[in-house]
Amino acid sequence: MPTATAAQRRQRAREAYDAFMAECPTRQLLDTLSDKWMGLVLASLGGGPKRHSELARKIAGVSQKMLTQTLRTLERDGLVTRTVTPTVPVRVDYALTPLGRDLAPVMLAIKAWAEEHMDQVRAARAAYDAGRPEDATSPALP
Amino acid sequence: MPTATAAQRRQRAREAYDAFMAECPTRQLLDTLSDKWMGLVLASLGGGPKRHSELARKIAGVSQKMLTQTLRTLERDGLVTRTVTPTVPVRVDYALTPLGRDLAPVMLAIKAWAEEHMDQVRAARAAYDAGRPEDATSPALP
DNA sequence: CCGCATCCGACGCGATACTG
DNA sequence: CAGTATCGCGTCGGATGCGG
Repeated sequence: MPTATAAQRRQRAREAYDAFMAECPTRQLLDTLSDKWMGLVLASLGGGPKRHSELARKIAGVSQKMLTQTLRTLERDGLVTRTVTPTVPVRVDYALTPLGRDLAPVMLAIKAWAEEHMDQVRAARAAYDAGRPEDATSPALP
Repeated sequence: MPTATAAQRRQRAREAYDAFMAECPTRQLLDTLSDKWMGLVLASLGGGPKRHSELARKIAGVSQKMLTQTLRTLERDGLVTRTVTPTVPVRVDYALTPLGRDLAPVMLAIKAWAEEHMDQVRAARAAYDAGRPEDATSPALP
């Protein structure tokens, strides 16, 4: 396969799928990627392979169920590998596949953007809320 | 403001906030950005200002309620502007703010990634599902 | 130590109808 | 055309207990 094909494949792929269409498989994939923990898990694994418990510790607030669920989805989609080492207490490692390593930077970009622009967003929110204090919180106090 | 400040500000921001912490405001922002329709709305508005109905038409499958909700959140966070033209049938236009224009490419990158790698993901899913056909269909037992 | 299955409460979300 | 309000269902997501 000559190198010229790379650009062509990109082009073909972008034409074949359009996430704006409701039934397009891409929409489903996009939804999956947009899941609450996907970004953090991928960002975390971007720093190297991790064990289940390591991830749970690093990503504060995630329940064991959600973490497993997220990891299984990622595994199914070919973004991470799940390696079980049958020692006495079982050891399970998760690592990014090449596909996952390709995606991780993009997810990291969002995380980075959020961290960098948090101040501006908070300012915008404050301004917005100040403009309409009526419709915010009001009803039924204890 | 000298150029040296830009990099410093980035650095400071990334140190001040860490989305891995549960209570960090960044986590909340990240969740918001990961919402089902955020990416598509931002991607759509990246192509220029749009009316409410235009967005609804372009983004197949979104309900009017969700679209409004998403747009209001984006407005509150300072990512889009909402312009009301009080003609007889009211006209409302949405456009990206500078902040939104900064974020849009990142969201587009995810959408593009999904569209470009859909084939590989589908292949991975097929392979995964083929490996464990047992745990798929099972119930229907006495 | 890992993670799967179950139960169950809480919203998220869509459909509908009404105001400006 | 844009947006709000209400209702009902479906799903998500947390807690617990067991199996490997």
